[in-house]
Amino acid sequence: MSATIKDVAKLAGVSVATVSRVLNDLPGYSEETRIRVMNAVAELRYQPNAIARGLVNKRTQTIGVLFPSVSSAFSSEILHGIEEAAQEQGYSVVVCNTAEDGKRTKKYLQVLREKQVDGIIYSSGVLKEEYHQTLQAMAIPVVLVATKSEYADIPYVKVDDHQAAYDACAYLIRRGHRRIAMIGGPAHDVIAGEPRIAGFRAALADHGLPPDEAPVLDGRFIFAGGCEAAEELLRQAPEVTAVFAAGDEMAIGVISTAARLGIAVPAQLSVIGYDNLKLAEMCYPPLTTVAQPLAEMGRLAAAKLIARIETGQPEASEILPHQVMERGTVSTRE
Amino acid sequence: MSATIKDVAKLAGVSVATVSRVLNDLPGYSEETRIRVMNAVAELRYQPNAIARGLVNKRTQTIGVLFPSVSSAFSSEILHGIEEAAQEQGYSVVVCNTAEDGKRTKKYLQVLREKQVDGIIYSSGVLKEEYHQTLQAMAIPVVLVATKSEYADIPYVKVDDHQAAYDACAYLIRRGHRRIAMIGGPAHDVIAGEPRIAGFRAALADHGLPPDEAPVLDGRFIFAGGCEAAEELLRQAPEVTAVFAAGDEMAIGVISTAARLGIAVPAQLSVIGYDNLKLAEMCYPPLTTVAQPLAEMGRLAAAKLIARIETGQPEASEILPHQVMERGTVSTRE
DNA sequence: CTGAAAGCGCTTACAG
DNA sequence: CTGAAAGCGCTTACAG
Repeated sequence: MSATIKDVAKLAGVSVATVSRVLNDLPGYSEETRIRVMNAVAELRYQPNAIARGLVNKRTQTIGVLFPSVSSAFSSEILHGIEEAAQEQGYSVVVCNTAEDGKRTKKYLQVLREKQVDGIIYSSGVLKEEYHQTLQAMAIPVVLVATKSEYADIPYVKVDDHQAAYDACAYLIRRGHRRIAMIGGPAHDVIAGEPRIAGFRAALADHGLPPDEAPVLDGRFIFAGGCEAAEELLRQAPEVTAVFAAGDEMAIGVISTAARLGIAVPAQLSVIGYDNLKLAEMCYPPLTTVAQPLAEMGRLAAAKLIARIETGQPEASEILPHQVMERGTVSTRE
Repeated sequence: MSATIKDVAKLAGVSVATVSRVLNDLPGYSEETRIRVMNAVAELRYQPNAIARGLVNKRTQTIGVLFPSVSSAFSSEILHGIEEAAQEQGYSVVVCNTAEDGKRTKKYLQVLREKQVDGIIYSSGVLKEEYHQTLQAMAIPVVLVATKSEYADIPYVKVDDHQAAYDACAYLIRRGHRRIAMIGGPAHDVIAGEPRIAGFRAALADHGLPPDEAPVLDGRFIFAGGCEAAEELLRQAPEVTAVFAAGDEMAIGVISTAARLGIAVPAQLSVIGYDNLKLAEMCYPPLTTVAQPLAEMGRLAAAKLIARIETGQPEASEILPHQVMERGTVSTRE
């Protein structure tokens, strides 16, 4: 078995209290004892037991992160940012894939509670009232990333979806496009669906284009959905010269579909995406898209959570800047 | 504060030992007490404290996973499989991004030890002697995924890299290609570099093609590297009709570069990748590639680790089948 | 069937 | 500057 604090105390000829003090940099021992203790630690290759420590401190130095899907490029970039910030601050992160399933989510929340995590990050998706209640019962800090909620006690970090969609559409208009379509998420999705559609329409209206005539299809935020929607769009509204796809995977779907149908991008059809996944630079032509700083969002969410854990002070929500990344899929029209 | 086992014992009018028994489904109490206890549990919304339990059981029901990069598509698919299997068996997974940095890796190993994880999965990359030693000192089960090692006590689950590369090359030959190049990883990479290059050359040789004349470039397994290598290749060996890129990101780089240079894929240049990331289906034409069952590898690695943890029996290594996925980037030559 | 008690490996008043 | 002791929330022989 591994050495315990008792073993080092015995070897150093001091009490465990003293060992604990030097290990935790607390005051109260002579330089000589410090050295004796450190020698014993080294000799026994002693490593503290974080579980025992956690039991008395009521702190585990670990946070839980809930994703609707861990394998998506979107989630992995956020996770990357979270992991980075957490590790810098000495926290571990346990990943939970809810698969957008209520039962799994509840199950995970329970596990996280039993494991006494110090805080939770909830990513992309609606924080249901039900979850909020159990979170409240757990009485631990929570922060939202790439989503938001009405609950005042839960800060979020995200981009302004309405404005980002507005800017994507305005960009297309500025480049001379007039017949613009959108492929977005489900209209009833209050986080990433509705606001982007509204932003898109607002941009149209502000530029004197009839917002209700523009086709808006649902691509479910996935590649296949983008392909299907593009196919339908191209059939029903061939006059469209540009499409705003509210997710890069869908945008790539549009590009693939156009290529398959012999429609040149951007010469015949312009496409602007949303997210700026690594994917966006890997297609040809490289995808013009409105960037969300995903890793940064993850980092900031983790930083806020940890600050909340350690200071107890409430943290403010934050809207991070988005940015249209001009690449190769939008052409200029006269 | 949350209720503890003492609270429920008091409310149920029994001892904590009895509460513990019913909670853990151990024998030794009447139906009546069981009900009294369960009622108290419900009334107090009692949740056991896994940290306290872990301290006495010496089991935390959590495993650590080390990745060289958490945000890569490759790692996320493996992670997805691991998370799934782990969650089914009641284990949590903490993710560690080593960033291929020795110091971070050592740091993480130490943290995982202090947090008393029950086992560790080490993904893709060489398990250095140094790591092996600290792992040995920790005395906990380890399994390797998408990599392997010489250490008999550490099982691995991966694909046969040599054979997979061989099959990719043989596929190209079968489709009529004779002037074939490879874009692989660093030749000194014993896991994913050298074996694939050797497999590629073996296939050439077995089919009567001079293996040493075929260009083999290093694309560092990344998109940019694939682009650079493709550019150099196309300049230096324009006679090449097909390239085997030993990683999908690199393959996509080849396709992008070809498109940029006006070289038609697959009409003028055929490309076969390696991995079968989700990416592979998202480009146009969709990428022909040799598939590794990444999620399955993750699942199996987790299953082996957990079996090892729970039974104490050693687990065998496993080579999973690969498969060439015929899609749209390889043409047939006469 | 049930409970008192020891113990898991730490931290932290408290007393000196 | 230092140690004895209590306690964190559980589990598990042991005794009855």
